[in-house]
Amino acid sequence: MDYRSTLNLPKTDFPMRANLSKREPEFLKMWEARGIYGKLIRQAKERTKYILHDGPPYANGNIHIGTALNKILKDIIVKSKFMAGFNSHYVPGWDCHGLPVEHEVEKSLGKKKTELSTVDIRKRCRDYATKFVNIQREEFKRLGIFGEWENPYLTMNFGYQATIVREFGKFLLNGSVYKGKKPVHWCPTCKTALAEAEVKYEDHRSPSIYVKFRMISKLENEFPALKGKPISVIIWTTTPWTIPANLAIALHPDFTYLAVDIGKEVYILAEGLLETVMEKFGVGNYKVLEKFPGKRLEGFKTRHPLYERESIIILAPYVTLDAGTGCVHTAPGHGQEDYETGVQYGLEIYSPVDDDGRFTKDVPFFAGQFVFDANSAVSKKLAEAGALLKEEVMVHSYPHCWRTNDPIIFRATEQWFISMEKTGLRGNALKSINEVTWIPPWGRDRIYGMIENRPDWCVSRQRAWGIPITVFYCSSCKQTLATQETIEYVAKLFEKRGADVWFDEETARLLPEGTRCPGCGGSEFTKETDILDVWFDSGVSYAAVLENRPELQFPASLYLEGSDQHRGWFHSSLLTSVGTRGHAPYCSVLTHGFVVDGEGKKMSKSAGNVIAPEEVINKLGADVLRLWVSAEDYKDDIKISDEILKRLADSYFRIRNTYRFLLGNLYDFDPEKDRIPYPDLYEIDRWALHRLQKLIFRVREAYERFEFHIVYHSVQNFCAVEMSSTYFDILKDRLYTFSSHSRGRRSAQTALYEILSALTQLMAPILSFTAEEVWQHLSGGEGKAESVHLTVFPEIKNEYLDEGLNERWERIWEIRAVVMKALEEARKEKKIGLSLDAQVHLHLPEKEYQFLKSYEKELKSIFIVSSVTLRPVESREEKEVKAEVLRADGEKCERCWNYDVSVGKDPEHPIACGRCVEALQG
RNA sequence: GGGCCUAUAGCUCAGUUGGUUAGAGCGCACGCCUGAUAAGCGUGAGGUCGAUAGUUCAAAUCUAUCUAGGCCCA
Repeated sequence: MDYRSTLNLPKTDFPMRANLSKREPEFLKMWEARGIYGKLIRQAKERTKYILHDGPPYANGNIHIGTALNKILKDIIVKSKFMAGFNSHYVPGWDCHGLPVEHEVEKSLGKKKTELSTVDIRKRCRDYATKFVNIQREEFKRLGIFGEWENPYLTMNFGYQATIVREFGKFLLNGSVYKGKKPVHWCPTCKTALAEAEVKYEDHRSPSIYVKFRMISKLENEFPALKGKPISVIIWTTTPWTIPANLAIALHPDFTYLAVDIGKEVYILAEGLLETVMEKFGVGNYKVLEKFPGKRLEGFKTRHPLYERESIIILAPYVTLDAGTGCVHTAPGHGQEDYETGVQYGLEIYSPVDDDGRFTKDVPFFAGQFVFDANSAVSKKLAEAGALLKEEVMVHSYPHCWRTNDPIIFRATEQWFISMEKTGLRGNALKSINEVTWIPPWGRDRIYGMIENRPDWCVSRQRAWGIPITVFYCSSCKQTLATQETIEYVAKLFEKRGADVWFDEETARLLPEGTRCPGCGGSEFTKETDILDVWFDSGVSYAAVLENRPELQFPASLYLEGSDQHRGWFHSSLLTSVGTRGHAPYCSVLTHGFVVDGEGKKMSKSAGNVIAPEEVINKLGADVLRLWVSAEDYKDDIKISDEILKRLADSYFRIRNTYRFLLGNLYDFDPEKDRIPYPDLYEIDRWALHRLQKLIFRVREAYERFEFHIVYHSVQNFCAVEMSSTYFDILKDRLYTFSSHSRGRRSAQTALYEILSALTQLMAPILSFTAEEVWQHLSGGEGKAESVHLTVFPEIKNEYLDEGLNERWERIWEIRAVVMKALEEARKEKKIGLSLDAQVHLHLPEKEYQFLKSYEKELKSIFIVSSVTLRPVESREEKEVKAEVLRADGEKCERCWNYDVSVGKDPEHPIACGRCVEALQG
């Protein structure tokens, strides 16, 4: 007789091979067709809200692995919060304005650009951004991300644009916005400001000059040794044309400076550069008169070498000893660092250069000259004044215009700023930082330090693709006009027609009729053409999205982005929210690290170590990518490599096979009819349920703490150790050989059903596709949810917890390990192959003997051998459990493969054991 | 150059307030099974805890320096 067919072997059409790249899109279609996300939010409508507010990715290019990581992390949180019983409605967004899009559009236009109006360019920018929003949306959906994809937020939506105007309006009205000067990269050929991204660095020949600034302040009181001779501070620069704008000389506070007597006069310079400089000057005979740290000279005054003006000595930390003299020529209108120290010391941001790069007419000697041509004139004039000590030529890296390739200059221009101090923004922001939960905790220190030290926020840009700074200027008295009425009028216009109207319409039509200048009563106005920094756009997303959509909530429960956003979105959102609402827009901020390669190095095209999400999805599936996200501790940098992905794929298959085994053994189990009440379950099944409760506890807690790698490791361990190699292995005999409806089999199935449904739900936020696939295969009555994502996590059932039982089984597992070792020995000696070939004699100390006695009947199934006999050890000295392995007695039952003396007793089934005969009849 | 952060087996992670021989899973090696079968089971080998110096009776854990790497500034 073919006994195989009389067994209850696993049966399922849940495939072993996942073929995720093909199967996942089918689930996406299913979710979409059945409107699963819509059902989810409807179902959760009345629940407590947990709102993760999406930081908008930039609408340019395809998503990369870092974007995928970020969105998957968000999705795991959103799904796990829904399953934990919250309403976690997720509205994704995109950042659409800004230079990168404008760049791409300009590139594609080429020379045609100059023929187009601002509005035309903006229209093309909008089309370009729309295209990439659509591309990225599909890419995100393919990852299995749930959210309101049909109605995301875009910073270029008319409503959003109006919000930007209103929010910036609040700053305009509260007195924190001012206009000031700031140096920007400026291309004299294009007559335009350039952003950092529009600048390329190339080698350039520049003059290199050493200039002396005669000391005016008397040094004798401080340094008696310096009495008598004229003293000069020596500076070095490669941009002689900025000498006319010199207002200060910067020294490092802690470097040692020297006063050096070279004969008729005394030079001041840094100790570390003395020899180099003296050699350059050809001075062989010199004497150091004084030594002092830079900070002792702070506030001393020198005379400008060309003009009747002072140049003050200031301190700056960026002074280096790499080149020059350690005394840095400072022109606050012509350099970034110069500007910052200039602001700090209250110096004028002096920049007497016009749009064409020519000196303005108030500059003696050089008025009207192009700055680069003026280099030699300046040197000549310095030489005439006796201030030029040395002139050379040097080749160095210098900024050039990306378009014309011409060298560019730093030039101070009028810009708009939000003050950090005028309304106490800095102090309030610092206070608000302490009210937020930062995960990990050092995020707080990081943003705190930045807010503490940052300069005022320069919010203006001289570009086309963005939101205009909606202020007006009175044509007659030049006064700035921005009132509640004008701001709201413009906001309403934007709401209806978009921000393009600002560039499309005449100024008069952007103002309420009859608007008068409050200063002079004038009725003619011009409009500002600068646009806002895009960080302001995304920085008010809470206002445009959270406050505008009633299904959401302000402040957000959570912001979640890469750690670079401490300077980016977390930062700008904090400032706008604190400035207008007095507190942070988020309760918690979670940051993740950056994706790096297997060696921990950053990914770059040039290094050739880039892994694209698309590749992973096509090769292994989105679920493997999601599993990767969950497995790594994202607080640190996150590694990815082919090996890591291979390991993850292996790990995925182990989990998948666990699901498959469970499904295969539940094909004939109807939980509503066949479930065995808990007290009647076999003890080992109750052990399994106890372990399951522990897993549920650990996993739910890990989700709550956003520690997804704990989820991954816990589930992985549970599947591999507690289930597959222990519980399932033991269960097979009962599941396969007992009659299908027997109490023993139903008891096992009762536990397996609980395990399967819990395991499916616990992994659903991570393995969103696979969990759904399992769920669709799971039997269940009317009450079964349409999708696993519509369910909530299993609760811990206290009645399933039994610590005493667990402890007993821990002892059994220890003894089982001893038996396994003995079996392995016997296997090596070729005594047995299958463990069922063996019988085991256990030699036990008294305590163990008494304990195992009560499990005597079950032990053979627990050890998966044909029989177990228990023997107390003879000597009391013996404390160890010993297992002796012998060939099993009796014949092998062809049905259950156990050896038993009953085989052959039944004439109808001469090669089956008594237990199997019963099962066959039963 | 500055701020913040990271470094534990081939891979991913644990490692409480410093306290025996540093753990887990995967992978690997060897073996078993062929009734989860492109599966399953068993046994085993892998680590100077990035390096150095210190504090201590005792350091993966505390301190300093260095090295490698990441993010943000300059």
